[in-house]
Amino acid sequence: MTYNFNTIEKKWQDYWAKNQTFKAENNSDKPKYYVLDMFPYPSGAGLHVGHPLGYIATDIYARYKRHKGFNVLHPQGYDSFGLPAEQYAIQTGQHPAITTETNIATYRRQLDKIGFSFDWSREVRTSNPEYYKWTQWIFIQLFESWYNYDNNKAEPIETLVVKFAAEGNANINAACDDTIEAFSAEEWNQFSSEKQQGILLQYRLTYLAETEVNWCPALGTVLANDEIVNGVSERGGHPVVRKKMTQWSMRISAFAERLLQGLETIDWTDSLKESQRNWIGKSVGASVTFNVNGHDEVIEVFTTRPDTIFGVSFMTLAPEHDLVSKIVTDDQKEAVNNYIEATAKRSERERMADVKTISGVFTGAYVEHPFSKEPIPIWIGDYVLASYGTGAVMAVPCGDQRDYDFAKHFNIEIPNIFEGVDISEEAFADKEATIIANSHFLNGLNYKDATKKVIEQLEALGQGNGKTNYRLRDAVFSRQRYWGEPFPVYYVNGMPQMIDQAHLPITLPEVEKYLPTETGEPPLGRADVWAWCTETNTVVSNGNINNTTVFPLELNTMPGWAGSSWYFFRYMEEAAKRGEAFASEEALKYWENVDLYIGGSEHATGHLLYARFWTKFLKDRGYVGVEEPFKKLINQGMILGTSAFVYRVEGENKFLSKGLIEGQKVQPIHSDVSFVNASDELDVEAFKNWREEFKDAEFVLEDGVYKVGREVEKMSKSKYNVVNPDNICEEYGADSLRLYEMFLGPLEQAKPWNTAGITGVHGFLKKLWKLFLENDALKVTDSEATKDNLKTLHKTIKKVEEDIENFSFNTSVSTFMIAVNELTAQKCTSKAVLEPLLVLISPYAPHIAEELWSQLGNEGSISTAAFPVFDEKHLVESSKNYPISFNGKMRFTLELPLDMSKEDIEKTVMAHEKTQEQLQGRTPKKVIIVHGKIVNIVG
RNA sequence: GCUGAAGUGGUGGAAUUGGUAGACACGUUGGACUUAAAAUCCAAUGAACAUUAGUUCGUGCGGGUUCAAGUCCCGCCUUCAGUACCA
Repeated sequence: MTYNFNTIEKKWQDYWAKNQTFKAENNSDKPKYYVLDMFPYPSGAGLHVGHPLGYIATDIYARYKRHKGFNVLHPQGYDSFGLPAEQYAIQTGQHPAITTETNIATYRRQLDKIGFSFDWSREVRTSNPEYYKWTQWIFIQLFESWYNYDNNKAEPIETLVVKFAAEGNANINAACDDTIEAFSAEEWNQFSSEKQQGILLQYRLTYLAETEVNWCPALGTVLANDEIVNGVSERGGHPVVRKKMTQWSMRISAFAERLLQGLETIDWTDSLKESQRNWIGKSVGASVTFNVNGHDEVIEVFTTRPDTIFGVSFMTLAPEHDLVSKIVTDDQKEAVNNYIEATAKRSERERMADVKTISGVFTGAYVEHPFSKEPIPIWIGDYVLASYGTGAVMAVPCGDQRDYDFAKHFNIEIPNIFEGVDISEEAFADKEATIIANSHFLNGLNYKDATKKVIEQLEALGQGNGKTNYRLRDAVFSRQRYWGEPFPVYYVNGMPQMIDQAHLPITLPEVEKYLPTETGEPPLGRADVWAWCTETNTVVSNGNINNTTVFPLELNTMPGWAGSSWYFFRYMEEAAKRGEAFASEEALKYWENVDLYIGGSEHATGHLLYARFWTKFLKDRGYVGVEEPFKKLINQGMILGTSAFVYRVEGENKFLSKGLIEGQKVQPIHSDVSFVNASDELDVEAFKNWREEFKDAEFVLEDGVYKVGREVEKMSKSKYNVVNPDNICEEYGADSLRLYEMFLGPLEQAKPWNTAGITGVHGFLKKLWKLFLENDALKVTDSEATKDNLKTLHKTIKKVEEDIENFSFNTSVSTFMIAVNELTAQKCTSKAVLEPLLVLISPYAPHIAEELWSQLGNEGSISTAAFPVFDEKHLVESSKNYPISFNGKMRFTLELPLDMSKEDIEKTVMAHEKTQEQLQGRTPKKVIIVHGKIVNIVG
């Protein structure tokens, strides 16, 4: 029997499925290990060879951990709500649930072919009502919570109500909206229930707020910042405008400091932690209020340099700032309005693109400097962003380059408050080298002391205090879409009410069309049965709405990140026990969190931040036991496509082979990569038959063949460089695919796919097979292993184990090749060597390993066989082939015993004829001998 | 601009603590087997020079440290990814 991979792979995939080989146990004496892939969205296009890269890596690790005696949880499921299925529904009218089902079936079929050791019994789908019941449940918990900064914890809203009733809100240290009115306990107790609810909504961890959002008219939806690329929607490329809307928001900003600090405790790459740090954007400084002259208004600013307060020579407000219209003088009104109008017209993109153009207008109004009491002019300028800080800046041109440029441009005074610094050319922003001057009580102080002192003085005046600001904004949680989780919310007099958790899930209603309504309401506005009856606690027809017992339901749905922010906890529970809770306490306690998480870096500031946020929240409320969801995280690099090009002579239907194009006017055209062989030769007939326009084309060959050009690009349909894993499995087998994906290069690095190279790993598997079987006969015997056999085996064990622990899977594939090459050369037939070798290989190439394992007479699966133990004694050498270098250049090698002393090595080397030949009579200045490593002769 | 990652043969890449640069593969060339092809096996393969022995150069560029640098230090260049006027 030859290596018939198709038969073998099918056989073992069926065996694993039938025997539930990879089912994880929730009760086990073994230590637990939880390996997770980032949640896939089942797209209609199916998998290409880039997708399984991370899955293969986690699968190898999961299988390795099983060999090492761990109880491994390695689940898979689908993030199955999402826009593509909805877009397809809009176009075709097909219900997104059906599209999703079909796509999942395709995904599953493709995944199964690759031989993953997933525990499919724990599969989850975010669009399944049994799953989103608990997404809705978590939403309710967020609504019923507030964030207490005194103990840095999310607490039940009842504890806040108790505080309000007892002491009002003056001393409450909570995460809340900026526009909170102060009230006493007496006032609170006299407020109407509606007013109380309105106030509480300003404190809840999920709340309704009027927010300026990115509205996409074409999609009829709001997009998050990370869903917009270059000012247009990421999916579809439609234009996006700013608009105010009432939206559900998540108070993630309350957790900013913990999200930042938590990074210190987890094993993620520095680049990933850095991007989360930047995203959170902590800056420490002070809040300062300036009184507006002749008005009862104040301008609050945030500054990281309160020490430079005497350098303020103007204020800048964002054009959108609320105060602008109130304070502008009659003289300046026209200019200001014109400017505001002009900036509003410019898209965000334009504003971003031209950073260099300085623009702004004087409002005519002044503030009073808190210390000098001098008047300071108030300007507006679009370099100040309404969405950061307070939307206002105290401009210190001598210490900030943007303020400096603005001042220069408008001829505003630039007072110098730094000792011994020249600011005639540019601003001076170096905190460390700062000594303050011309600043009254701050003179002579450094940055640190001046900052401390000025904050004291500001506090004494009641015009400021030390403050920490975060860039992290609260996250908008409403989507104007159909294919997402419905909110468990109905409205009484415009106030949102939670549906009791006993009545969950609230399932998606049917609609006849998946578009927004004609009046601009979300698609759920088209549902006829979408009202909540508080008597029967059911969803009823809209006709019954009377606003006394039957109320309208929320029309928005939740965003994609809702379901993916907690799915890793759902996998911990066995499918049969998922009815009672999102996961049982025992299951959560046993599995704790994800030990290894692998996925793409595109989730750095979206999913990975939200999932950490929800985990912290659930921990505070006592629902889970861990502060962080993912202990170790690795980003896999993208697999790129190797596109093929043919060259058409301009204006003719004639194609020149790659070597003939120099000096010719040719147009490169993508050819489908399947028409090209490993030697870059085009199958001209296949290409001609590809499209009508090429049918009669003329091909100019070189050396009898047509050579294509190659270029590395992103793998995509439009570039005709997509390679489908199904075809690879057909032709070479899943084991070859798995090995080759790993062999391509380091996991975290981007690398091009080139199918031609797969013959290398495929040939390796054939050689491995031949080591065990020849002409159907088992070659393996009980013969004693030779010293060389054992040496090969043990150096392989050592290297492979180190490689897996370091996620260096590419180098272990080479190690296997070397081992098999050596054992073949040694004509090894010893079971004592070949059987452990199979266990080493089985995480990488599980099908062939299972087959040979059973051919050796073993019962059951190889997957839980113990990992071979490395024994140093087989690698002990008695001699070393020393490289002998002269002035650092290796000239020859010399085999010497390892126990030879340095003196004897020197003597032997010096006496050697080749040494004398190299020295040509010179006497070396120095001879360096590093024992067991190298000899270097200097001179 | 900032942050992060990376630059090594024709190609993917290896070199784990500074110690024989190019492991392992692909491709290419030559050979064996075959009517032929495929498959398989053997040999060569960084560049230049040299009949051979061998010599010189060589890890993006320029310096430096060291007996010894792909690896460490300083200064640049290029590519990729993320982010974007953050006060």
